[in-house]
Amino acid sequence: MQIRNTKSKDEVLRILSQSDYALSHTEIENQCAVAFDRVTLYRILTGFEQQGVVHKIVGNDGKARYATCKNECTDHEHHKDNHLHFGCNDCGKMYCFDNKTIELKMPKGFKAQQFNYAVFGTCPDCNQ
Amino acid sequence: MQIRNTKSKDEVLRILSQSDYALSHTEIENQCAVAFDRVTLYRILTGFEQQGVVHKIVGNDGKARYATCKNECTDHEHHKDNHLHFGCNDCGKMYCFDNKTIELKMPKGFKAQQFNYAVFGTCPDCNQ
DNA sequence: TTTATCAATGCAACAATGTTGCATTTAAAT
DNA sequence: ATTTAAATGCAACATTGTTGCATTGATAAA
Repeated sequence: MQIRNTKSKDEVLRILSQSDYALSHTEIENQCAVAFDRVTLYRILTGFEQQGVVHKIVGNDGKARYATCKNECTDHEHHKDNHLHFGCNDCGKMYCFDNKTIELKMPKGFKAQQFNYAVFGTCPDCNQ
Repeated sequence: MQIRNTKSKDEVLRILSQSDYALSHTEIENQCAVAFDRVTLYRILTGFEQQGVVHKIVGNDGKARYATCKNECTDHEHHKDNHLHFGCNDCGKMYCFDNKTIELKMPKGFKAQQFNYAVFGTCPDCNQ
């Protein structure tokens, strides 16, 4: 399967790479200069995730958020996004702590493929 | 607000405490001997979570799962469920690794309240 | 035991999130 | 310019979770 460049994808990537925190579908839609279908965004993000361009983090609210991968992926090891995230219960922002990686040995027989490390609470902006 | 004992709650607690992994709403409903409304289950689980009886863990699929709290909560510190979870991408089971707790200092200004630590991959049963 | 209180439940209606199928458009190779 | 199939738009749907309100029922008090 080949990959083609489109305006939609460029726009989504621009928004994600310019953001300093992970964005939900809705947040991305609201920032889009170009208009395109909701389903398209789902497919673009799923594609980016599989290519290792972005990583997904799911919050306590069950909603997915996406951020560009700072730790670049190799061809053999994709989506290894094992750093900590922080979701603010007040403003809803999801922060990436790229330098706080979590390395854990899985118990015998468990093979790790994706990581979803998140802590929730209040962020500095919302602590008064 | 006082808390009353009901058949529904007894049943949910029985199912959760007899399970060796975290259960989704649907999984709980399917195991229920007593029938009750879907909304009631949501309210029961939310209540249990606030009381520190169960903890919630959200997977990559955005769906909530619940398990009884092994590490008992104090009156002052509830819901401190900072252990690792493992979700199997094949069978969908969400395991609690109660002994694998993750202790991390939050960056200055961030106040942690809830934890959602999960790794996804394949479990021993599904590795052939 | 009877009565009063309000937590718990049932039901209807709704919102948000995410998915699938299929026809059409369009990027990019030939 | 032509061809191919990736990407998109649209409709329809499934699932998950929430809210309001009337009713039921657990528990304390009379």
